[in-house]
Amino acid sequence: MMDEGIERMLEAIPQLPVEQARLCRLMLMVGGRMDEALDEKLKSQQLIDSEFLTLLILYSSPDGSSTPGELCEFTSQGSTNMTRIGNALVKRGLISRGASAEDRRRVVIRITAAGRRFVLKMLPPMFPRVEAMFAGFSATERSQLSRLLRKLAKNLDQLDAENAS
Amino acid sequence: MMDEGIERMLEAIPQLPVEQARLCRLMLMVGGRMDEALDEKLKSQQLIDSEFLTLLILYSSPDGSSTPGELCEFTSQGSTNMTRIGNALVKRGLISRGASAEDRRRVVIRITAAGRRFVLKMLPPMFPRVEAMFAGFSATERSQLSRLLRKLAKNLDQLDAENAS
DNA sequence: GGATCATATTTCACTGGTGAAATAAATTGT
DNA sequence: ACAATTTATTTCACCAGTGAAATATGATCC
Repeated sequence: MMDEGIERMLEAIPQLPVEQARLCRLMLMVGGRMDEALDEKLKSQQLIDSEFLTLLILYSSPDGSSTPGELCEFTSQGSTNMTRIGNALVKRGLISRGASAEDRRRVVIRITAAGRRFVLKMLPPMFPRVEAMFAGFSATERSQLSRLLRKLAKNLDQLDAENAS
Repeated sequence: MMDEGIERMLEAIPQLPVEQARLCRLMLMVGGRMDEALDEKLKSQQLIDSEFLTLLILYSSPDGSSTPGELCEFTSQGSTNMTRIGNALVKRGLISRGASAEDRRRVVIRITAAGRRFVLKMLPPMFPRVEAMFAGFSATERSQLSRLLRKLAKNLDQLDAENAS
């Protein structure tokens, strides 16, 4: 629908690697829209994605607990924000926070029973949408897409690594 | 690297359409990282993505001009934000703003020569990165990815349309 | 010519997130 | 036992973007 724009760019800038540029745009577009869709779903439950992600990580952690520091790593959030997320989730009774017994500098964050119930209630309504997204995709296509995305992710990792060094 | 988390979710919630959920996560992850990478590049030029996008649209418009209203549509930004973007780009001399001759309610925004030079200076440094992203992709793989992403985009369109109606 | 509609801007309060710096409290190293 | 380090929180100022409401101005309809 707005593919035309990029075509005109190509005329103006012949060095541009066309197909790759188009793929970038596609990835950014599709990724952005999925992100929006997720945000919207979460908004209806008064949650934001970083909070939900934190909750999911706790849910899927073996013992349902973690520490702010760990959660910062997993969610790639800053510690300032993690504290805020903790506050929000505690206020809603979805997690509990307390001092660790072994190392009392640490705060141990644990998902509550209500938190688990909440996750189990949240997820199923998301599935139909997820399935509709990939409607018409054969198993082969799904695994192709998965493979290509992983390949792309790997290249991005490499680029980041080079950048860092 | 953090695929384990989702595996544990699957044990807890057997109805979950595994492959699709994984694809979602992949898309969100890869899309997010590309977005970050773009933001970073732009940040080094003191630009934000909505400003850059606006500039690109102007660049690739046949006569290099548009109106705030149109740009709102194309960039899916609100009018408030579009005004702000205009202010920023005018201040940097990349666009000009003036009243339209035909309809004087309209403001006509036009990319300046400096704006065009800026775009032409900005884009080339992005190409190597773009090419590195798709390193190791054969032409077949690129067109496969493109096809699958378009298919996905189409499904998303349909979902949005159903939602709206 | 006056009501209505369209376009753009301004103001304002808000959201989600960032990043630095200061502080508090506990652990570790020696 | 004291310094250095680790962990978490608080405070603060900021950024990009949202959305509503009010305003200004010009166009259109009849």
